[in-house]
Amino acid sequence: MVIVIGPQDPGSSAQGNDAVWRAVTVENGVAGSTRSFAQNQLSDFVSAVHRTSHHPDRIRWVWSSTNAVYPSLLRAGVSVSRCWDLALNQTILRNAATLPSNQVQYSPAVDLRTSEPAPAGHIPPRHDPQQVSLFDAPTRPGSRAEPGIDQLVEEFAAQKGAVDDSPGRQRLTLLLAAESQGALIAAEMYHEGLPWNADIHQRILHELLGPRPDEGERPALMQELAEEIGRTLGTSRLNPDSPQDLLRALHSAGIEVSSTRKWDLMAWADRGGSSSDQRRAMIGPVLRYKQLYRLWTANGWHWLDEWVRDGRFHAAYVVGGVVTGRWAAHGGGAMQIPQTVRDAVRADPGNVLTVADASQVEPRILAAMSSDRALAVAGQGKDLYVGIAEIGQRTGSALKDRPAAKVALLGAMYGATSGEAGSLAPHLKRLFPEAIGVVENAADRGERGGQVTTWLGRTSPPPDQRWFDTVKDVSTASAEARSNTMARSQGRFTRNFVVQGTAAEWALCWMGEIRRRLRSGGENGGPMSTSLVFFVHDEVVLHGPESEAQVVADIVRESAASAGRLLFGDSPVDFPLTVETVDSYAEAK
DNA sequence: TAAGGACGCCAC
DNA sequence: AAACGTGGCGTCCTTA
Repeated sequence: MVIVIGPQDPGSSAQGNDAVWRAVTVENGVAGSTRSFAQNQLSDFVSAVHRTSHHPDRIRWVWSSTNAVYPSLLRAGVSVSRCWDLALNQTILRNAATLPSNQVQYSPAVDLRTSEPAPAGHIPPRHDPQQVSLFDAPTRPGSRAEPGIDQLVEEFAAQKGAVDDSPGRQRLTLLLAAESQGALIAAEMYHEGLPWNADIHQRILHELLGPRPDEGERPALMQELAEEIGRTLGTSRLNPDSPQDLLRALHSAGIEVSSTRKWDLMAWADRGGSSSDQRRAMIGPVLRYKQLYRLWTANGWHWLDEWVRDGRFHAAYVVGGVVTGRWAAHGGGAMQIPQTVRDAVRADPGNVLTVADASQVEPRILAAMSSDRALAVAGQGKDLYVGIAEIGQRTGSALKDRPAAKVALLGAMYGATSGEAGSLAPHLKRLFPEAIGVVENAADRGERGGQVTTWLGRTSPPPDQRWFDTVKDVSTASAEARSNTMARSQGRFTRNFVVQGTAAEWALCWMGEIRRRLRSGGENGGPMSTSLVFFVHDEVVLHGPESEAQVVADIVRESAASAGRLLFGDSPVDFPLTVETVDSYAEAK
């Protein structure tokens, strides 16, 4: 059963909390019964429908945007099993329709584009969630009128029709369902939050930086380092925060680097023969300073004040925020929590964290989508890179150890042409022609300005007119060089798009399956107490009672296999995980 | 003085 | 050593 909900009348966000909303049941594409309720009665309405339904889990709630509706339901303690996020699905369909070979005919009934992608949860952490009403979210600053229920019903029909009439309907349907499910998960993870122990975080900061400094002051241990650097380089009152000043000081000390980058400095230190110890001593304090500077500015006391509330870090995910379909996150650097502070992520007493990491997902995805049997077999029951190295040794190929196999395979997916990855590329192609064929094909298309699609049908955006203009211009040698650079760059993008995007689809299905099982894995088919609390591309973190940990580990593993089957049928590709039950995130490697 | 680019580093 | 994909973000620094 499908139920579309939305405001009775189109209007702006000015409508009050008592605005009239309607719920329209849609059966076989036909709008049926209609019920009305006040917007502030939304959660009551949804739970009443759930109570009176024989199969509440089979209801698909259709709404303009999960971000605009679902957080208030969660705050009222109401969750739903399935939804259809019209805004997210519109984005996918619009893109799909730009590529004729997809044969997707889609004209939106209403424009649901937002000028900015809206983070899940949408509540700035400084504010009290209870005081935020439904539509004061940063959802559509474009001041477009909020669509009314009739438009939403029409739009749903337009989307459903576009999918059903397309040759790729099965996969596309799965993609839209997975994307929408992702929106639910993102909102739920935002709501729940990642358990974050501020005391431990502060201990880490104190140990590495010293006591919290006054506003505008440098932490004590950084200050000491700054002075030491000044002495070592012979530049008094040097400000290491300024790359310009630092580079000047390095040069005046005879350190010939072209930038102040970590790698540049390390390379300089390792260049020298006999004096390399001396060189390391010179740049050592600089490197340490940079490390501390990063911790202080990115995940220091300010970050803690800003982002951790009541022992939780609420990551605001942006579903589909990356062109490839990966999620992005807005605020707090949620997807770049550095190793140095991960020890602050701690399970509540009596609970544990389950950290699950999918091993070598992207190459495995490539194996599955290319039906490359050799690559699939290489990863069966073992680390895929190790498997490749074993084949390499047997066949006398240059891919003779794990590091070589890894660099070669990543290089193939990123489009590396030079260095070790570049020189290993032909060897890889000889062993796995089908897999390499898929990425080369995607790159070829991209270089010519064409578009590519993921396994489920997410379509890459076409390059803009400026790109075509630049690529066409080969009038001079430098123009031709520019043309080649642009073309190759686009080729690397489309090359990576198919793999990264399909991996994102696998991850969506993986999480969706985990969620589905958690919701019914408890007593009498009820929900378990464990929930998903964190996600980064190919890794999930769950938090819940220790007593559930064993079952949760099984669920996470089975869901990975299930996601593989959902996408690729009975493909021989394995999707193994590293699953660890821990008290601290830092314990999970 | 605000905006935006450059830089550099973090994550996968 | 760099070059080889997708991002976020804080700071410095230049420009309007």
